[in-house]
Amino acid sequence: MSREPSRSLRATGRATLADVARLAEVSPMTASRALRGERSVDPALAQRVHDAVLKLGYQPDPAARALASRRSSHVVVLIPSLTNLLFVDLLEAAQDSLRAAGFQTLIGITHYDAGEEEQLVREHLLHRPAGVLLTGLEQTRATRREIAAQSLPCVTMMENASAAEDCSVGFSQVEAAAAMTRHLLQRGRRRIAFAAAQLDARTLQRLEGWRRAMAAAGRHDARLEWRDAAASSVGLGARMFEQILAAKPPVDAIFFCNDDLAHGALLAALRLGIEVPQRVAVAGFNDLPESAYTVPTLTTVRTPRAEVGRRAAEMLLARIRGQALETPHLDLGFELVVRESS
Amino acid sequence: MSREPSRSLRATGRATLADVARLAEVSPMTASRALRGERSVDPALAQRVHDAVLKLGYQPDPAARALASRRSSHVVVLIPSLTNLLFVDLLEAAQDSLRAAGFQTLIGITHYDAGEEEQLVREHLLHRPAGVLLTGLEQTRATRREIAAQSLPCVTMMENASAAEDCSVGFSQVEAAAAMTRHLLQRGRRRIAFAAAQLDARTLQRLEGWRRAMAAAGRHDARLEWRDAAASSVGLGARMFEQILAAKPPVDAIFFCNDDLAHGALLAALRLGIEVPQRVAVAGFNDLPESAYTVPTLTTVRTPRAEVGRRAAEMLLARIRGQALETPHLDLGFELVVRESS
DNA sequence: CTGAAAGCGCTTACAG
DNA sequence: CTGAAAGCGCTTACAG
Repeated sequence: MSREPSRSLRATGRATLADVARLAEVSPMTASRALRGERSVDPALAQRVHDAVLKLGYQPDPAARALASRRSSHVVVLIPSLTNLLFVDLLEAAQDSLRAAGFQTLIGITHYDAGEEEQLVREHLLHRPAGVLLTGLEQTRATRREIAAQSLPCVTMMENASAAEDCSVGFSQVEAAAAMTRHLLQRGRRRIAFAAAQLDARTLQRLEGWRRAMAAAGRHDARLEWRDAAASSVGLGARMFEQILAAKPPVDAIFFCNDDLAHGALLAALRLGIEVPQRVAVAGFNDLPESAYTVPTLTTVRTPRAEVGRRAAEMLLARIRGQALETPHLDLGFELVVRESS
Repeated sequence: MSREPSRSLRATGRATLADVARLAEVSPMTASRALRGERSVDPALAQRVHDAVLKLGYQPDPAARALASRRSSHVVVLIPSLTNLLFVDLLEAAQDSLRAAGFQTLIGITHYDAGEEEQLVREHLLHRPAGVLLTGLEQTRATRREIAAQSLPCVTMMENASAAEDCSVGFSQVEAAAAMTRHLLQRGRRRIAFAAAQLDARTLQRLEGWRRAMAAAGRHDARLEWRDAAASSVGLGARMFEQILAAKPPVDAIFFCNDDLAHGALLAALRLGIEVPQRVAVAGFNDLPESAYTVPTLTTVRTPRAEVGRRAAEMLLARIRGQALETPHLDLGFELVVRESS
């Protein structure tokens, strides 16, 4: 005398597509089509399906969908680190857009390592994601091959890819660094050091931008290049500042490859009693919130990372839906933020 | 003349359990059991299955598994924010442990809002996760009900739950704040303000710890309590510092509910020319990396957030495997870090 | 300890 | 525009 004799013993208690179809008096296939918004469904039937969905509180089962269609509702997002606020902003913006479109984000941290990135892609592709968002353009060939083998939509973030590449949203790291260097030159600085840590691709592009601007002004000197492969941190910035100021040809400005290092430098300057910007100007990159409050406040480059995340997600969603992209490579620009330190 | 006539047209090219079973000359069921390490399989057969797995490079399909077993290999991890490094450390440690055990993390940001948390739980439970990791103990009744309805293993992080609760890994926020307050009292400070932002549950527990220690010393004064519901930031810390120093009964110490606020306070002190700790001591909470480099370096409480994330993940994994927990409530303690600012 | 049968809840691929 | 059939790749629930 059960009310639903057709339910199996393993039933989960949730309404299924079959329940919806029964209530709407259509076949499961028509219900399935109406649900996914396929155009080829009679409006009257589609309405009955939607009424039934509401009445039953029906929610499609993602696992069943994934198994039948061989595509899950996941999107893989790979970033180098969560310790750098830059990537947190990027990730949150991307995830917000993806979530609003009904996709779940599978987040992976690569630790700036193309090998780890490859491993993460391999692991995550087992879940047959609908798309992939990657940071930068330094993927291994195996990474690209695996993504291509599944014909997976993929968008890269943070850099401007050449037209040959797939899709990208970013800005010119080279140009941004060159612009900051020109600003320092215009302020009368002549011996401008460039201090780089981590030495990932984007950092090296900033180094290149500094080089070009210095060379164009006839001021390039290899002794002004400071590189440290260690991860960026306030502590490292402090150490690099001391090191650079203690070194031979004196500098009148230091352009750090990111704000974290610059914060450490400003703190070291305070401890050492070295006046910024009088004796040495300091500049950073990214414009973290704290940079408006340091002593002195920090001159830096404002990068559109949240916008990059949002636009990259939107571009990926368009590609997942099979829409044509009018602009597969988006340059979102940057902005110089001149404050007290320069 | 196809080499694999049994393959359907929709085949994905990946080896399936059926392929493994065929090669190992066992039934798919035995292959399935061997794969999951069930004990009830003849060792010789299990060996043949594992050989076949290696030979075919077989990887189980997570969607098929989830559909058949009604449990996915996802674990939901909900944290209030990624902007606070505290939660980044927590998340990364948890995710590392979960990933090593073969689980994928589904991350949700609650923005310190129990309603958003409820919505995230609801969304994520559609994926039938294997377990849930939550921050704090302030879940709505609906959140708890939904988790209980699926009999989902769940571990809460960062606070010590009462024995009545499910499972928890954390430390006493009250005791940690009281310990810091006692330290300041021992250093001879008498009018110790407490400055709180965000006003989430853990912040209020720290406020309570400060209250108890002040009351125990006969020094409690409600005018020393400063609360601002805005999100913590360096800028807010700077503003609160100025506000507190400009207010009526002068203070000789300020205990900020976290390091971010304290960093802002130290920067404001530098700008205003107020000597720390001579005129006013400053303390924070969490011990962010930067706190060892501020001017002056910051006295703070070191919290074991990475350890909390790791142990919470391990506890959850044990519960997912149905193992009994010897200690369902883990207190990981804290550590006072006394530096120049106090 | 092992396996044949049935089913998880959808969508693909056809046919009409 | 609609639907019956088959199947996605596993595991549950039985039976032996």
